[in-house]
Amino acid sequence: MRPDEEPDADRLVRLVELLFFAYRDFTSDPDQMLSAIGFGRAHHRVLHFVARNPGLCVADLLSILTITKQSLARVLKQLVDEGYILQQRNEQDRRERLLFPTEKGRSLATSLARPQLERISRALAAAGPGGELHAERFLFSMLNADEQVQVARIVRRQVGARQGPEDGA
Amino acid sequence: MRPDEEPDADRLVRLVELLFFAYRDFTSDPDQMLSAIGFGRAHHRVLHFVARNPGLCVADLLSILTITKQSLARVLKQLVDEGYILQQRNEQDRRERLLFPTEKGRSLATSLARPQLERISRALAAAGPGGELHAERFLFSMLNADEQVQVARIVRRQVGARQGPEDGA
DNA sequence: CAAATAAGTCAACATGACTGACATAACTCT
DNA sequence: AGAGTTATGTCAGTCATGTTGACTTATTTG
Repeated sequence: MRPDEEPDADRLVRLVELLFFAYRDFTSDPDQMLSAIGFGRAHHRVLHFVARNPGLCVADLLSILTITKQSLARVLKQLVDEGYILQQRNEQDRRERLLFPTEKGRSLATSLARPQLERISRALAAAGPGGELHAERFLFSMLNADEQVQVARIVRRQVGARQGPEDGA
Repeated sequence: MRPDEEPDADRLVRLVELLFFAYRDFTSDPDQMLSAIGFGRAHHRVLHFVARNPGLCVADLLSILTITKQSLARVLKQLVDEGYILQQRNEQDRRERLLFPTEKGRSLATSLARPQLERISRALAAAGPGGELHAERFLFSMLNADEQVQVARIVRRQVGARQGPEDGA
């Protein structure tokens, strides 16, 4: 009975530590690729969410990342200047600048994602059958309760994705 | 058959994003407490591993955290100066300085850990029966293969814990 | 037209990582 | 005993990424 069931204190501490080490390794591959092109982890985050949600506006991005306008501006400007992201006025509300990945941006986003997806795929396989659901529910339930609804929206059907230029449009 | 079994691309991307949001929230409670006393996340890490492994030496700590001596020195000095950590020469090898948490240090470590342990405990409960093992294996398998052995050692029976002063000793 | 909103900008600052060089003490080996 | 290695600490400088608060401009909305 109950071979390893109840989450004792030891297990919880172990999970705290594993989460630290796991997250560190999880970010290590893209970090290396990024530094080779003079970017950092912040660029990755911005590019990822723009690639996942083509046509979101700056305010949406700020609310996803929960960083300040200034922090975003620094990296966003570089991504735009170097041709990874395209800004386009929203004609319905010309105050908004909608963000789209260029082909170059999509390609970088894909490259950065690959090792992370592979790592997670490996980890799920190692977790064993049924691990996918447990891992997903575990991570989701780690969120602050008052953020779960918003994150659920972001994570499944991506935020207010509008129509936009298919690059050269 | 196979209701949600195979890790499709969507699920993997979802897990990438969940890991980002989960880790951010996971660190948010201690971060807040720390900033109230003028410390940062780096202090937390050092204090945590010292409290978990009383009597480890600086080199051990560096290899656990994989940061540079300089980065460690900065926060370690503060933790020592403010009475959270005690340094004690190893009499078997007087080059080494063994690190011990003081009562004050243990107390802070406990306070910082509480919200994280609670969060993980909640998340395990939400993951459902059997989730503990899956979560643990999932996180462990996220590690770089060549680090798994070392981390396993760190996470279960804590590194070379030597005998040491029980505070005022 | 006034007020609110979206975005961008400036200046200044804090944290925590990095590098490379160097000093000191203590241990180890021949 | 002396040479080389190891453990620690320190100096000086850099970088990435976060913060604050104030302000401008363009645009939409009431």
